[in-house]
Parts: sequence; C-alpha cells; structure tokens
Amino acid sequence: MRSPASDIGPEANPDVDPVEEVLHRLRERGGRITTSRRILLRCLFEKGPHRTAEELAAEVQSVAPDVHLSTIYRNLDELERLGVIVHAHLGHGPATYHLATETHGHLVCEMCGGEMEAPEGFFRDLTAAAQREYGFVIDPRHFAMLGRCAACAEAVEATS
Amino acid sequence: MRSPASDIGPEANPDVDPVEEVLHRLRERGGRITTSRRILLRCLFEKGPHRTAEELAAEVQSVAPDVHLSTIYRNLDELERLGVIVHAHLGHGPATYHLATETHGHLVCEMCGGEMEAPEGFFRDLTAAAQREYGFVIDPRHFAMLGRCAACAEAVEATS
DNA sequence: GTCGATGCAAACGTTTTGCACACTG
DNA sequence: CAGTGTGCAAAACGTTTGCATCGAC
Repeated sequence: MRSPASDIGPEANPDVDPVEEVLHRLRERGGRITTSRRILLRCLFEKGPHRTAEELAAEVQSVAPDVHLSTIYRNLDELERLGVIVHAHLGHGPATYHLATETHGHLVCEMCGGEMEAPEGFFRDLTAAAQREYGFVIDPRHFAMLGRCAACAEAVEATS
Repeated sequence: MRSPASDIGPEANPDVDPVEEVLHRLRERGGRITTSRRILLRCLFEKGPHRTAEELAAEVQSVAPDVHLSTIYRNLDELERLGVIVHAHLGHGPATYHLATETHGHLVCEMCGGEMEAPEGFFRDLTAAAQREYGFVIDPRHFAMLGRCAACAEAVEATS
C-alpha cells in the first residue's frame, strides 16, 4: 500500500514541482535555468485559458517587468521543441499556447469569436478515417474548427 | 425535350461566361466593371490549385503589370463578400483563395507542407456531431486539418 | 460629374532575427 | 571562462488603410 499522500494522483507529488522538472530537463539539454524561464513556466502551469504570447508576456512582466516579448517567443519555441507546450491557431489572430497535456481541440465561432473546447474523443472517427483512407495522421489539437456557435447560427437563421 | 447543347450541364452554357456573370452581379450592387476585376476573375475561374493573394497578383500582373497587390486584396474581399470565392488557411503561411463552388476540406502536412484535399463528405459525421452536441455549425472548408502525411508519418516512425 | 476603384506608400499586428551585453554553470 | 540567454532595435511577413487620382457610368 502506498502512502496516503501519493494517492491523489501521479502529478500531485508535492516533491516534484513540474516547473522545476522542466527546468531540469532544459539544463540536461545544455540549456540554462533563468528567471524568465521559471516565471514563464509558472504562468503556463498555473492558469487555465489558452494565452497568446503577448498575454503571457504581460503576466510575466507583472513579476519581472524587464522580460522582453522576444524572450517570451524564444522560450515558447524552446518549450515547444521540448514537448512541454503546444501552440494552436484559433481564428485569424495570434497563436495561443498551452500545456501539451491538454489534448482537446477547439471550435471557434467566426462571427462572435467565441471559443469552445471539444474533447479529444470528438475527433476520433475523423482521425481514424484519415488514417485509414489516406494514411494521414491528423493532429486535432493544432487547428481550430471554424464555424458558427449555437447562438450565432440561430441569429443567422432568424435573419434569413 | 431540351436542346442538345443544354444537356451537358447547367454550368456549361457557352452563352453565360461565369466571369461576365459575376461582373454583372457586381454592377447590380453598385460596383464598377474594371479591367483588373475581369482579369482576376479569369484567373480564379481558369486554373486549378488554390493560390495566395501574391500568386494571384503575379498571374494578373503577367497580363496587366500595373495592377497592385492591394487591389488584388480589395477585390478578393469584395468577391468573398459576394459569395463567389472563399479563403482558407492552410498551415502557417498566407491564406489561399478559391471558388466557393469547391467544397472540399484540406489536409496539410506540418512536416513537408504538402496539401491534400478531402471530400466534403469526409467531415459529415464530425459536423453532424458538433451540430447535435453543441449546436455548433462547422464550416469544414475554412480550416485545414494539420498533421502528418503518409510519407512523413512513416519517416517519423522509422526514426523512433 | 459623381462616386467607386486604383496605385502608391505607409501602417498594421504578429513573429523573427542580428547584435552587443549579461548571466549561468 | 565559455557559451547560452537576454534586451533592444530592426526587419520580416501578410494584410489593411489613407489619400490623391483615375476611370466607369
């Protein structure tokens, strides 16, 4: 029987701060542990919604005002190469970044700009069909599905 | 019984040049018929693959060298508002434009950049599920599905 | 002659890059 | 001390806009 503390899940071990774990992996690759990287990683692990590079920069800068937007971009690239985060394109604006462990897709309304998350399983049949028919391996996290949300679709029907 | 000439399909009537038909619709809306519009429309109706604004500009300029890229953008916007064309985002680069009558989706390989077309029916189940579960009306033409094409997916597996 | 369309240049928003300096290990 | 990361400025990229002029009707 395992200790009671470890029963709350594999990621809940208080001894392994995920931020520090990633920093260590960075160092093993020959990278350096810097303050901006630590702060950026905390932002990425802490909060909920997907954020753009600019939004992340603002959050980081509220703690360390001198961190430059280009540093954010460079570190986001690095973290993506490491497989810690991924970016997704939701509509026409800037890309958004989130943890690679979040495996949902996105539905984005092209009228109101609203975003919904769609669970991974939502795309299972489509990805299976693409695999089967074309050998194509779809990554349902990277793209947003554009269209009209329920409210906007209703509004359009009311007009016509 | 209809005349033999009309039997080859509703769009095949040689008396109605689709370019001129669109130009007329533009004029009915208060727009003007200009040379750049006519040439751009010919390009859009003539050739096969999806093209970016820059590629279309190059084609137009091979006939009328003074047509500016901004004119192309403005006319593409106008034609999209008219419902004649649509644009789609295939990966990270510039948008591509094609006739609204082409109703397929796109599979884009994020490794080699290759593009495949996926028939409209390919997305039927997904769009139906989105509609049913979320009331969300997906437009499967506007977005590309990113992933790995058969060749690149194989190459990745060979590495691992 | 009216008003919409165009050419040009300049701005835009997002992201990348070149360089000198600062800091980590 | 070596070499990576950073701040800054500037460029790159695709796209949009302001403005004077041109051209369709």
